[in-house]
Amino acid sequence: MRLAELSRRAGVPRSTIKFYIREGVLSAGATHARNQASYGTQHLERLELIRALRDVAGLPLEVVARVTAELDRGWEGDPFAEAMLAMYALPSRAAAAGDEPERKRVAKEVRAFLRALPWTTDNERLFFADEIAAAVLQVRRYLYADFPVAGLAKYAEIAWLLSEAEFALAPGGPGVPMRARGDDLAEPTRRAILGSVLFERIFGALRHCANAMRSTRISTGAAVPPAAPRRPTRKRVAPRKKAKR
Amino acid sequence: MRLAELSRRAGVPRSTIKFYIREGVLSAGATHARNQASYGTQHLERLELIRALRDVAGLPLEVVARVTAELDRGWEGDPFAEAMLAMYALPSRAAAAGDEPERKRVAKEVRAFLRALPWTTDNERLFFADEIAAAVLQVRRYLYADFPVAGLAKYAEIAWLLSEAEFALAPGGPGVPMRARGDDLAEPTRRAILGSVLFERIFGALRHCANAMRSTRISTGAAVPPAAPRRPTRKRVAPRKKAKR
DNA sequence: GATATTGGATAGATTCACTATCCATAAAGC
DNA sequence: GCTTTATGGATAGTGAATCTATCCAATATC
Repeated sequence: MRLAELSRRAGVPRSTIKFYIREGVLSAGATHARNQASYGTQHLERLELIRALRDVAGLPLEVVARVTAELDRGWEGDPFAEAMLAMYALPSRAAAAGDEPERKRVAKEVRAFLRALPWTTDNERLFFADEIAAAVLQVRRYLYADFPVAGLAKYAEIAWLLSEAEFALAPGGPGVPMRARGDDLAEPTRRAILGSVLFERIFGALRHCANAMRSTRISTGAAVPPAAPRRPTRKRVAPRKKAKR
Repeated sequence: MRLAELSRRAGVPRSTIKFYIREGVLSAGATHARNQASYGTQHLERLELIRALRDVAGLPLEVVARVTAELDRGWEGDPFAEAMLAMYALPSRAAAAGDEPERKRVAKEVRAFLRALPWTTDNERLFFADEIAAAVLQVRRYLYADFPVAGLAKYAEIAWLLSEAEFALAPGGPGVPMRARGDDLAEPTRRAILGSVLFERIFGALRHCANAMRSTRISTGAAVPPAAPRRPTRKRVAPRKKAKR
C-alpha cells in the first residue's frame, strides 16, 4: 500500500507518518524507485500501536521508539519474551534523586530484595531494579528519609497478585474468554503491551477511588472493611455476562 | 520573607516563581507597596509541593494548579478530606474514547459497580467514575471490544488491598514508624498527596517487574507460584486503627 | 503528453514550561 | 538626602516536543 492509503487507513496525516519515520519510531516503506515506496500491514499495526501508546499512556515518542526498537530486533520465537522486553523499555521516568554512588548502592539492595522474592526468575533481567531504586530514593527524598528497601515487601506481594489478575484476563488465559478487537491486528505482542498500559490506567483509577474511600471512612470514623482475605473469588463461574455492543 | 529569599530557600529561580504566580499555581505574596511583597512559609511549602509533583509524577502545571486550587479552598477542619479532594484533581488523563452518550452510559454503570463494592462510602464522591469509565472505554477500543464493567471486580479488590498497605505506612499508622523528612513542612496534606504519587511510582515499577517475571515463567514453562493466599500477614499485631493525626 | 500523486526535504506552527530583560519604584546603607 | 541595590510587574524570548504545511522533482496513471 502507498503512503496515502496508509494514512487514510490509520487515520494519521501523511506528514505525521513521515515524521514518525524520520524519528525512527516507524520503519520506512520498501522503496522501489526514488519516489515510490510501499507499506505493509506491519506499518499499519505499528502505527496503531504508536497512537495507542501515545493516547492511552501519553508516552513520549522517545520511549515509544525504544519499545518499537525492542520489538524490531526479533524475539520471533517467543512472543512473550518479545512483548515483555519491549515493555521494559517503557518506564524510565528517570529523574532519580541522590548522587551516583547512592543510587548504585540502593539499586544493589533492591536487586538483593528482588532475588529473595518467591517469584523472581533469573538474575539478569532485573532491569527494573534501577527504576525501583529511583522510586525509593524519591520516597526518601520527599517523604520518609529512612524508608527501607524491605518496605517494598507488601507492595511486591500485591504487585504479584495484580499480575495474576492481569494475565488471567489475557485471551487464552484462565479468565473469561473475550473477543479481541480486530483479530488480525491483535497479535499477542501488541495485546501484551497495550494491556500493560491500559490496565495500569484502570488500576490507577481504582486505586485513587479506594484511597478516597478509605480516607473518608477514617476521617468520619466509619468502619473500614478489611481487604478481602482472598475469598473463594466467587463469581468466576458464569455470572459475569456481557457488556453491550 | 522576600522573593529572593523564597527563591534561595526553595531552590527555584525568581523568574520561575513569578511564572508560577502568574499561572495561578502559587498565590501572590502580600503586597504592601507597589513593588514590595512578602511571602510566608506556606509559599515555601507550596513551592516544594509543586516541584515534587512535577519531578516525581511529571504532572503538567495545569493539573498542579487544580490540586493547589483544591487545597486553597479550605477544608481546614479535615485534613484527610482536604488531601483527598486535592488528590482527585490529580488524574484526568482525559482523552476518553467513545462518544458522549456512550461515556455517560458507561460512567453510570461504573457508578453502580462502585456503589456495590463493600468499601464504598457515599454516592457523591464518585468523581473517579468518569475516570474509570474513560479507562474502560479505552480498553474496549484498543483491546477487548466487550470488556465488561464487572471485569473491574478483581482490580477493585486489589486496589483496596493496596490502599490498606499505603495507609498502614503513613506515619502514625500501624506500619513501621518512620521519621518524616522535614517535619515542619511534612504536614498531613502534603504527605498524603506526595505519598499517593510516590507509591504509585514504586508500585508501578514493582508491577512491571512482576509481569516480567510471570511472563518469563510462563514462556519457559517454569512453575508460577500462586499469589500469596493472604498468609497471616504477620505484623498485623495491633488491629489497625485509624491513621495519623 | 497531461495531470495527479509520491517520497523527501525543509520550514513553520503550537504548546508547554520556563528564563531573561526592562523599568519605575521602594528599601538599605551611608 | 543620596546612591546603590533589590523588588515586583510586564513583556518578550528560549528550547524542547510533536506535529503540520509547503515545495519539488521524479514517477505513475490515464
